[in-house]
Amino acid sequence: MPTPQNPADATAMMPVPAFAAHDHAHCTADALTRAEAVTAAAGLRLTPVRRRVLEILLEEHRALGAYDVLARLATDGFGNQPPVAYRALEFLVEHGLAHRIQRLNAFTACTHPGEAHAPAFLICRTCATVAEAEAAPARAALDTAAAPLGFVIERITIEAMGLCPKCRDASA
Amino acid sequence: MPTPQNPADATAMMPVPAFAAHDHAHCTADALTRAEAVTAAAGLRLTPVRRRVLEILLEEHRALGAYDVLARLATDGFGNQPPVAYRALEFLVEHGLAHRIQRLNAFTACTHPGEAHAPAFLICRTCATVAEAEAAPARAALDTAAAPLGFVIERITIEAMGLCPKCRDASA
DNA sequence: ACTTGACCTGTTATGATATTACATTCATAT
DNA sequence: ATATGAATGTAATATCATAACAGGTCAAGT
Repeated sequence: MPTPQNPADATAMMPVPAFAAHDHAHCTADALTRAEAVTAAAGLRLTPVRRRVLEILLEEHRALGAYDVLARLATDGFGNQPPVAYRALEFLVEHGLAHRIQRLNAFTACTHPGEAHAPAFLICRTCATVAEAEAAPARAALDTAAAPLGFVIERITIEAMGLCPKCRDASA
Repeated sequence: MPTPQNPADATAMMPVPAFAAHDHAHCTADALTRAEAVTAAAGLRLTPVRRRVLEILLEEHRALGAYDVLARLATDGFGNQPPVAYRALEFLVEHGLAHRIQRLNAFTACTHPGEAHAPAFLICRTCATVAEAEAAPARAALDTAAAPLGFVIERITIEAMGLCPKCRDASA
């Protein structure tokens, strides 16, 4: 198992902690750059709607409902019927640029697109911030539990509700 | 950590494998008996609607949507408006007699109510059967991932999509 | 027996989330 | 320039979920 030892690797491998203070403008710009790279490499089209939806999701480390996204799109002059938002979101999710949060029926931008990753989500119940954590160890534990039952796991959804450090401090 | 070594404990602790052939009538009756015990012990009322909803969920090891349950209730002479189903389902979930499957917006009967358990769900993408697996190890792995971020996990949702043994064999 | 109060059920109405189907436009390669 | 497939726009509808209120039931205390 690779354990990042130098800062550069750490930046690449760790979930950029959504809870920690960080240069969010850089965080956003970086995600967009990566998204462009990913789509270009795969011969996909990051069209204006899709790009705009990604930008909207990137504004905050929170999950937005499809209709929230749609409302934003409409004010930007894009179509304002649900499929406009759902299709763009579906595209982003399908290509690893965004994730769907099942518990919230909402979507959040991927914080490190282009890297193979099995994300688990940490959702603050107070401020609704969503962070990605590495799910591989949990996945392994699940595989161990599923194997004796003869079940073959293909995809997992792991979502944890709780308190982020900021909200925990605030409530203490 | 308790590791069941004799058959009785195994019956109590293991997820009754929903995928395996089993005496389903007994499985159902047992779950109802346990439900009665759990509610009685807590001073709760397992009313006719609630009991009937549990029976409906117990008929198969699949998840049913609230409106599916509602339709069944209506033919049994209960009210046929959504809150009737949602309230009963909420009661069952709240007291550990049923679980909500987020990915499916649906509900399934708990296969071992009354035992403290953190369930992970194994959902067959072909036959829609839902089994419970033990989530504690995965939970531990997640806690390990969340701790350095300062996030305190309160509740987790773990749902795995894949192929149950029967459907895997059928497709092979 | 009557009252009270808590809880449960039924119903109306509405809100929130998501998809189907089809028409139109756009990008691109020939 | 134009045929092609992909993407977008729009209308209509399906699906999932809750708020608000009106009665009904039941047990405890009087």
